[in-house]
Amino acid sequence: MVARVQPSVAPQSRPASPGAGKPGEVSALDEVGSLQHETLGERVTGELRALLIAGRLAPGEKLSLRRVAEALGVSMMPVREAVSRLAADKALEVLPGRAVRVPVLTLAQFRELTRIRLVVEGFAAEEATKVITDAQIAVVARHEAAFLAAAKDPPDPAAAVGANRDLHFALYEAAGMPSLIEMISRLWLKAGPILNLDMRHEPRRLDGGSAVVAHAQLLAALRRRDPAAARQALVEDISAAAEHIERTARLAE
Amino acid sequence: MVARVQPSVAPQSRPASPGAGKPGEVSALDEVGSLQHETLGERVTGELRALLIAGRLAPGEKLSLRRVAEALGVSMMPVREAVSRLAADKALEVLPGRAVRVPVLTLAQFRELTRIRLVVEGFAAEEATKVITDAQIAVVARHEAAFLAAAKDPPDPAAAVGANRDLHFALYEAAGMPSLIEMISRLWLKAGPILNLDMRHEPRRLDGGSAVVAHAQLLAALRRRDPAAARQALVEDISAAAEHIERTARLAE
DNA sequence: TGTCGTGATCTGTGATCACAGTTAGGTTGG
DNA sequence: CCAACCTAACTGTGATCACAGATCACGACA
Repeated sequence: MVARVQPSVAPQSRPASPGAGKPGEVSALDEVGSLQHETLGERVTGELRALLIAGRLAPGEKLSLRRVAEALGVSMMPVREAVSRLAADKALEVLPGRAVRVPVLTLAQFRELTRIRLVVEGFAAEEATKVITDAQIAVVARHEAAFLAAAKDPPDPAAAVGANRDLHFALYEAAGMPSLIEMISRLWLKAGPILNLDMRHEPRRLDGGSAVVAHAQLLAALRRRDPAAARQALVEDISAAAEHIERTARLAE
Repeated sequence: MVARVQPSVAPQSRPASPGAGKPGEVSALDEVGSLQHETLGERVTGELRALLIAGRLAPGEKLSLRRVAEALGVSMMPVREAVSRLAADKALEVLPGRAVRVPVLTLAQFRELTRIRLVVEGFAAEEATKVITDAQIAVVARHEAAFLAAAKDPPDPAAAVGANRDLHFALYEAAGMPSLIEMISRLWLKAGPILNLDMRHEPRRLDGGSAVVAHAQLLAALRRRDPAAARQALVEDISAAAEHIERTARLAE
């Protein structure tokens, strides 16, 4: 079903009290970023988040706390916490007396989500372009190359989905606004299942599609340090993908 | 400490199936809109959310699961779920081995939050102005009147905070975008403790302050159906409040 | 053959217990 | 009188048990 919970990569080292070394001296203890307390529940949350964004959990798919717990090799408790968090973000929903499942978006909900993404991610792209460094542009370019490679014959949907995500977030992170990243992550969490499930099922869209063009325009705008153009490229990327979804994907109601 | 969890609005037990009506007839059962399952954890979440937005929990204040549970008259379990959700939204934070507390924003974090609010709430105001009805404008006006009344001598900080919140959300809800409301709520959840704790401590800011002017301009723009002006009025409202906070409130680092 | 009732099974929710880690307070030793 | 230690209380986390409600499949009745 799902991958077993791994030790995972350290998401963030706790600043923590640097072991009281003698004043003035730089102890080696200050270097070790005091092992983070990453709780089990957080790890499960991260696991489920990744699966949702990658579109590996289809809309409407039902989850069982006990099944997930067993699949991940943990007790039911951490899974409850993870599902509780994701349900608060409406990335999952718990039916009254039934089970917990991946939400099925209505057309109206999907359109609203897209409009919000245009505003928020457009803003992020604009701000990022103002302050992005050459090194960061290189990272974005690297992800674009990976995306292109994954889109060619033979197409590798999973890799393309990952590269696309990395490309976008590499750009957004350049803006240096953590809360904004967090907000965009939530949007992707909600849109991920449809967007990427589709991309997974129709890898053909990748090659020669609008995404490739939009990404190229985005990179060009970045290199010119043209915020408005970067925003425009991103808007086209999101819009084109959304239009395709509206035509092909099955949306509720 | 906090208000006890009340039975809330009657979750109303099913009105005892009034004998299945004959087929073909429109049964009274079709009328009852399947009663919501409001769980205990959700109620606690709502309680804490209200406390946070109202600024009744100060930044840095520590909470104890057991204490909150006892104060609300429930077991520790629902509180864990509520804290877990709010922590996922970063409306609360759990220190590694210590306790859970209301986050203390740094100046940089507060500024980022404000910038995001300008974008998101500005967008909401603009969209709302395009589709708002006269009745909805009247509701906004009513909340503005309540705000004015609460700001006058003698000032009633708690009422003013509530009226200000109701005014803003009445506007945003007119946009008819549920996910956007949810997003703005999260922003208020994070900014609420500083914003409203301040307003509570300095009620003088209310009277003759910039908020009154901004609200008047907002209402005028709504009546003219002028989206750009509405956005501008809101931007000034948020900016003025933020500037005041930056000058007076104690922010970390 | 179609429909309703019924029991087994599985669901999420809540409570209780156990535990490692930290904090705070009081006491002891200098 | 001050600092360091040490113990007792409290913290969140995780596991396990109990329970009401819903689903589903099978069987009885019309």
